[in-house]
This record gives sequence, structure tokens and C-alpha cells, in this order.
Amino acid sequence: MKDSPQLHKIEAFIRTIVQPNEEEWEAFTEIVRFKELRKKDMLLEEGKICNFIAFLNTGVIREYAFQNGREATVDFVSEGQFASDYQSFILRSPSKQYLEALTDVELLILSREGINGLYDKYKVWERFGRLIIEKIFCVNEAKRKKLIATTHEEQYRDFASAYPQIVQQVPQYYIASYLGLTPEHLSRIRKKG
Amino acid sequence: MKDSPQLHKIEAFIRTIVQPNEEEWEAFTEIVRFKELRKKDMLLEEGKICNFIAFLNTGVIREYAFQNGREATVDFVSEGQFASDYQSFILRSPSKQYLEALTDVELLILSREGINGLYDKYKVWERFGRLIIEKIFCVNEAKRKKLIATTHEEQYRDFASAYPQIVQQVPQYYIASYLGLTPEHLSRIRKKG
DNA sequence: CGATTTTTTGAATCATATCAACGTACGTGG
DNA sequence: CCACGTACGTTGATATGATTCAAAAAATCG
Repeated sequence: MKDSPQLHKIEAFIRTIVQPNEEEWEAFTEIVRFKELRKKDMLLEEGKICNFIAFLNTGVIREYAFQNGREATVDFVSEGQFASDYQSFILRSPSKQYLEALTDVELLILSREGINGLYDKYKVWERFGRLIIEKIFCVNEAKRKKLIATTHEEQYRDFASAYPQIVQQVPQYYIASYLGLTPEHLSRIRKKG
Repeated sequence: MKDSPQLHKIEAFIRTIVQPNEEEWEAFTEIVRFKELRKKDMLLEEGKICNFIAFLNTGVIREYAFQNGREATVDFVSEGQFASDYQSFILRSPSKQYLEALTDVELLILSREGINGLYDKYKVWERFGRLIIEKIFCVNEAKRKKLIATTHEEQYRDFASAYPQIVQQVPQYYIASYLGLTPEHLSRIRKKG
């Protein structure tokens, strides 16, 4: 899908991290597949092995899992971010979670074989692979430390200021579920501040 | 420090992930520095940039940070694991946390320049860099999801069964701080089960 | 507009934190 | 080797804050 306008966002993003030459870029475009989801469509379900990493052009995806029969939202992915179950993808193990479209979504699918092919053939893509996972890891680590070190109230305020689009686009009870509190309590927190 | 017995553990670990040839392995041994810490020594302090990744041969290290004047333990690192502030290391930004030896510790220091030199020169080390951060990321992601989806009690039991050596070696109030509850409450949880 | 979903409110209940006191283990100096 | 002091863990009583359940109000969708 070389030259497709659907690649604009991801190309701009990639070029902030590495500088592939023309051949290398073309090789990348060949492994990409465009896909659309309607609100409530599932991108991944529990038990399946996640064989892709998806880049969101538009929309919001929710990651959630069941623990003792209870559903917990573990992440939101929005425009310009990657959606995957990395644990399942990296370890080739059955996923323990779901990826669900909360809005209509446009995304790019990078398959595992495609990605591994690039890693083997091109030093620049292997490096990109390392740098991007390092970045994602940093974001994740920051999130984890906040969970440990701050109160629910602080977490909500941080989340709302870091991801205002998500707060607008998704029902509050999903955000409550993500923060580990009841919708009622979140409502009360919001009223205060 | 080629052929030093202090490299045995890390060599065994690395060879489960990639298979460097002799030249590649020697290049690695040249960037490693051995270091010892006494109990209560600091490996990293807030405000400094973390320019290393350390591999623990023995002992336990605690990562902690201050949030609104309160100290929170954000992680423990024990034998056979890597200790660093990856956020500071990767982004070259001042660290917001401390790394403290909870016991006497023996470790190997990999400097940023050493590591980057290996990445540039050897495809096998660039790949190792990607694979190891992928692994660490998976562990981290699993921890983060547990924080969101499970109760403190479950978290304690999971932690205690995953890291029994740590539970034995460190004071309980650090574990309470890591789990986000009071030492008194942890004591009561332990009595129950 | 009517139907459904989402958010808010209130009251009762439950869980955890806090504070204070006590018990125990450990190591150090006498 | 003992005694004392310090650090750590436990226990109990009370206070705080979050959850739960039920219901009403508000927002959204067809």
C-alpha cells in the first residue's frame, strides 16, 4: 500500500524515531494492511494468539480482561498509538484479554511474520523495533509506578489531563474500571474537583 | 573481564536469548564492570541520570520514589535480574527514584556508552537489546495488569509465591509499601492465610 | 418523542487506615 | 555472655473512606 494516505500518520511517527531510506520504507509498506472496525467490534479475544501489532489512525480501543469473573479495563489505545497484546505477541501465548473498539476505528495491521521479516533483513527496522518497544516500555513503567505511588484521585486527574480525548469519548464507568474504583465513586471525585 | 567467574550467571542468561560467537562475546565482556555494594548503599539517587544497567549476581535492591512527601516502593530486583531506571536510562532524563541495596550486593555494570557501542557494531547485540527489553516489558505489563485487576490480598499472595526469596530477605513494611497498604494491614492479611 | 444507557445521589455496610501500645528478635557494647 | 536498645511485627479501638444497592436524574440514540 505504498503512497496510500492511510500511511501518512505512521510514516510521520516512524520518522521521528529512525530514518529508513526508500528501499527500506517500501519494504515496510509491503507488510501493512489497512483495516476498519465498527464500534463494539472485537480486534482480539481471550484464548487467541495475538499475531499483530496495530497502529490506530482514528478511534479508541479498550483492553480488558476478566479476573475472578470480574471485568477490568487494563488500558485504552487512541489515535497514533499501537494496540496489541504484547505478552501474547512476544511470547506467542494465548491472550488473556480482549481488544474492543469503543468507537469506529481505522487502523493499520502489522503481522508478526511481516515484522520478523523486516527485523531479519534490515538493520534499521531491527533498531526501530528496539527503540519503539523501549518507548512503549517507558510509558508503561510510568503508568505502573503511578498506580503504586498515587491515590485514585490523583490517577484520575493525571489521566484526564494526559488523555482528554479519551475522557470525552468513552463512558465513565470504563474509566472507573481502569482506575479500579466504582462508577459512583468516580462520579463523586469528579464533583469535588 | 573475560573468563571471570563473575560472568557465569549473565553468560548463561544471555545464551538463553541469543548465541554470540567468540568475538561478539569478547566484545561484550569488555564493557562489563564488576561492583559490590554494602547493605544500605545507594546505586542511584533522585536527580541523577541513570547511565547504566546492572545485572545482579547476588542480593536484593529496592526501587523507591517520593510522591507528595511519601515514600513508595515501586520494585524489587533480585539475583539474576537487571536493575536500572529505564526511564532515565532510555530518555536520558533525571531520575525520579532511588536504587538502594537491601542486602550486600554483587553486580555487573553495563554502561550506556558500552551498550550503545555494541548495538552499533554487532547485529546480535542489537537483537539482544530488543529481545531483552521485550521480555522485561512483558514482565512489567503483567505486573501492571495485576495492579489494576486484582485485590491487594491476591497481589500479596502472587508476589509471595513468585518471589519467595524477596519475602524472606526484606522487611515486611517494604512489601506493604510496594503493595500500597499499611504494614498493619499486611500483617493481618498474613495471619489469615 | 420514547426507550435505553449513563451518570448522579443518598443511606447503609464493609474494608482499610490510623494511632497507640505491646511483643519479639536481633545485634551491640559492656 | 548477658543486658539493653533499636528495629520490626502484631494487636486492638476508633475514624475515615469506599463500596453496595436502590432509585432518580440526565444524556444519548433510534
